[in-house]
Amino acid sequence: MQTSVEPHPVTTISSVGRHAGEVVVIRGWLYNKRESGKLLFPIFRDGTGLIQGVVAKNAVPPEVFDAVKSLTDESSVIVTGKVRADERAPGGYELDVQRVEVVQRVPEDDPFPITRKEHGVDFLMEHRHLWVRTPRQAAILRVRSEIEKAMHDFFDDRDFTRTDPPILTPAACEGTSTLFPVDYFEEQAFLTQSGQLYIEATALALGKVYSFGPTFRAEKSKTRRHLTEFWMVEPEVAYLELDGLMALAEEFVSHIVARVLERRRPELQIIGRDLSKLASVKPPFPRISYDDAVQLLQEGHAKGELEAKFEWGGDFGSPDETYISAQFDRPVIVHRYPAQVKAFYMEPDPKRPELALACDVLAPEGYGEIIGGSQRTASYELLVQRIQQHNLPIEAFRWYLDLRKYGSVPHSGFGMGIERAVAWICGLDHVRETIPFARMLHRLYP
RNA sequence: ACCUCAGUAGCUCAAUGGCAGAGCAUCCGGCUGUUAACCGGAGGGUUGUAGGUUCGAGUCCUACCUGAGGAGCCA
Repeated sequence: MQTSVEPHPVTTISSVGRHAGEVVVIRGWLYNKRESGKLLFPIFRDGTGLIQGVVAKNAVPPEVFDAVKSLTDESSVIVTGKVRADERAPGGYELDVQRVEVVQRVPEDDPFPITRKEHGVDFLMEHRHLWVRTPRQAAILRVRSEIEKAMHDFFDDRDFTRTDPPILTPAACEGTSTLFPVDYFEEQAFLTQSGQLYIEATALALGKVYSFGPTFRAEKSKTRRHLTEFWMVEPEVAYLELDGLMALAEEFVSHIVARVLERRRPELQIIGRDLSKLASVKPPFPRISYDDAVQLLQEGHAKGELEAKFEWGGDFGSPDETYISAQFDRPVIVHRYPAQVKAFYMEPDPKRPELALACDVLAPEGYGEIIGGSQRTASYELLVQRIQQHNLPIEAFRWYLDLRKYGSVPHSGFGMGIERAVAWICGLDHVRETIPFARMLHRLYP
């Protein structure tokens, strides 16, 4: 918004340190206020941080004192004041307020609903559009943004091309998850649950590609790890085999964690993250086969640390993943799963055809699977056979089969749900705080 | 669909089957260094809904509604 010409420089709270001793203008909101007789302590926020203002009754005109005294929380204000270094201030600086222009005043009979006291989850989610203004939520969203930037830089530095797959799709990609149906000009369409099949096509065109976009799962999951709409980053690389894929995943995760530690330490501190847990996230990650993992789980059961006895052949449940990851101080890669529990497009292990060349990355501290990937079936005949075994409509996969007919090569890729990565890196107990507006089984508003 | 838990003031919660309460928030008053400030006062209630038991139900019983956590599925 363009306002009247200001005689003093407009700055942000995060950079007031460069203006110590100067009079500056800050455009923001009243975060909170304390008062002690003829002294007022308004705390302002502007999206970059918080700063406490000081207003002494005998130091300013009465209308300025009265304006601040009657200011309501979250009213928008343009504040003019002198920056003063002060050891008592959490940020190191205070603002001696000289002038306040109220842009919009929050009515006192309908105050800002979110206070500095505790609130319940449902209330906060119902007011998510206002909750994002609080320091902790803002810090989480900055970490998310940094993670997204780090991941784009990672792929860009390695000559990947970002190719965006469609969100509206004609049929199930894997035929397992429940999809959201959409009416597409009187034809049945679905919201994508993965861009993988499409980026296999662009990988065979461009060599190294990745996609980043929203994906949708209509499963009625009710856990701290699930959203119905979430964002997934998926690399796909021609001529890459399983070992190379695991190395890529390990470098990728390490790069992201290192970047957040390098650039978003203040945010992690606001969130209260234990940084020592992130410092150990460096290559190499332990790699264990599915067989080894099963043995670990059976030992865990024998020691009484796991309730159910795990039998070879099944997929890991949530308690199993937690137990496996708890054995290590960094993410662990589990590879070569039984083909029967994995998707139809995964390449069989040539040494043991009952296994799929798949790998999952399990995050530490019980955050579970953050990455799932595999080498893809390169053979036309085998892929046809697998599609039939899974009772999928072969006609819908005609274009996908073409990729095996015209210059098929070994290729691999993985997908990482970024909300789970953000939850892990920030140490949150639920993915709903990692995205501005979470979509869940019982949450479509706001 | 399954298991567990919850629903009382704007918010967070208390109340042995016997007068509906506190803290915070809001408003009024006090305090010249407050850090989720403090002190005094005021307003604020269809106890999720519908039945039932009882002299009497926020409390006990039944059904339903809404939400949370888990399991399953997955990223």
